[in-house]
Amino acid sequence: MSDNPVPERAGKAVQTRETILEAALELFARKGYNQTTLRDIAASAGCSLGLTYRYFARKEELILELYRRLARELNEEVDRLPRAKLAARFGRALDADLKRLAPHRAALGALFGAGLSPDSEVALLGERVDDLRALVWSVWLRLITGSSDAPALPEARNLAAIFYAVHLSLVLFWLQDRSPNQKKTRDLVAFARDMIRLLRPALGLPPVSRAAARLARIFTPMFGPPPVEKDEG
Amino acid sequence: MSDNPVPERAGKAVQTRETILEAALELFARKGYNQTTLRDIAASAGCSLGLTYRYFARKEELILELYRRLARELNEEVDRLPRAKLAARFGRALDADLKRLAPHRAALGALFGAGLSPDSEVALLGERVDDLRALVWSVWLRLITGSSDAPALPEARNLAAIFYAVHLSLVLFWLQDRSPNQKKTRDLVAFARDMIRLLRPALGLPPVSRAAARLARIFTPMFGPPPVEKDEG
DNA sequence: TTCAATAAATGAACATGTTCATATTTTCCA
DNA sequence: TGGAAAATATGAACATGTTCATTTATTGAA
Repeated sequence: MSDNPVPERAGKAVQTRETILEAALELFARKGYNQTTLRDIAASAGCSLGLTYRYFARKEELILELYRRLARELNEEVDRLPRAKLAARFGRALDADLKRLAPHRAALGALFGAGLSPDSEVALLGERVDDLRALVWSVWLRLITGSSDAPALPEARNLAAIFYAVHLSLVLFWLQDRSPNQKKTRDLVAFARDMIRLLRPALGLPPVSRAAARLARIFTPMFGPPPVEKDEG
Repeated sequence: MSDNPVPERAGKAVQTRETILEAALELFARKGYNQTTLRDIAASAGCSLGLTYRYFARKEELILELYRRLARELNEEVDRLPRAKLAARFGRALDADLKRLAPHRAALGALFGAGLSPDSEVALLGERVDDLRALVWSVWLRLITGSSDAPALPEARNLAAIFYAVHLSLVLFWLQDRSPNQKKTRDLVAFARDMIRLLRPALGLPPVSRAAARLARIFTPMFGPPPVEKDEG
């Protein structure tokens, strides 16, 4: 997904890259994102300043990698979620996700911030991160289809796009939430969970289902499914 | 709202400040935010680099001022909105707002980006901009109360906080929207408008009204009404 | 083994946001 | 009017993200 040299099998490069990334993420967590300079990172990784740019075209790419990891963790966690009602699974997934995100608030703020500009190279919804978007979408789809009251697949796919958007909104809210212990965000998650519980039966009604489809169509491909493969390789 | 010297009545300072701001906004609009350096601004304003920092503590404060202006324009526009159904007024206001924002996408992206970090000095939802938040909230309140099918005041106040959040969400979506002519965003506005139309009657039902109140409580003070005055000065 | 091509790594130089010590101008009181 | 205090203004210096010409290490073929 990047034009940086991420060689398939070379040993040296991939290891250096890893070293730099580890150093960066450790420093971000310990000193904060803005307080960590690239010179710090290079020093901590035991390499030169210039080398970091061989592997990460910009500072934000380092947090993009953090986001990748967090997304993968969410992915695994959703798979571990017990079979239960949709609303319960949603609430559980989000509570756990926010807990995991907590130490990285500043870093994620920087990432989301950088990604907000439409032309950003690290836009979380841009083409650059197609793979990531596909992963996250599939997470929400599995959260839905794995629930005991899962709707039929077409509706589930629509819901997945909507959940994706809701999740992102909640994270944005969380980033701004200055209430003690981020209680507001937890309240908001509970609210969303309760709304899902309340509205789940209504998904059977054509008007509701149609509204969901309309919304999902708007959200695609932004929060949509992975693009269809052109070739089978 | 700022500790910058913005003297009440001095002539020189306020005029210099204005000159710098005008130069900056003109350059932002013409060359883009990131392409405009503070040295450009100083040169265009005919002053020294250092002086810009006397009036604007950081580059983002210049766009914060742009945001202020846009908010005031939205404010005036809502007052000009013909009396009509709530949903129609909402759709009109947002269409117009997005049209006005269009030339400033990059600048607003930078502002929202910078404002995303929880500890940012220009957080759009932070204490720094209490006045602005109060203004925006009152805009949505008046949009609601001025409609031909306005709900009662308590419900209207709750709705105002929700509209505030919806508006911000739409702007964030718009910032990311890469569809031609930002059609997706316009579709989303239409969707929101239709949902308001559909749900307006349901606001009378206690469960719906209660859900709105619960949501508004979570959103306050983030998207809430102006803080109550302690003293009458 | 040798050597040329490629990969990996370096650090100086640069661009730009930001700070700061200093200078200039204005104000206003004795 | 003189002059000190405050307001306004300056530009050099700094911090840090980023680029780039150059150097060093590795690889692979002759």
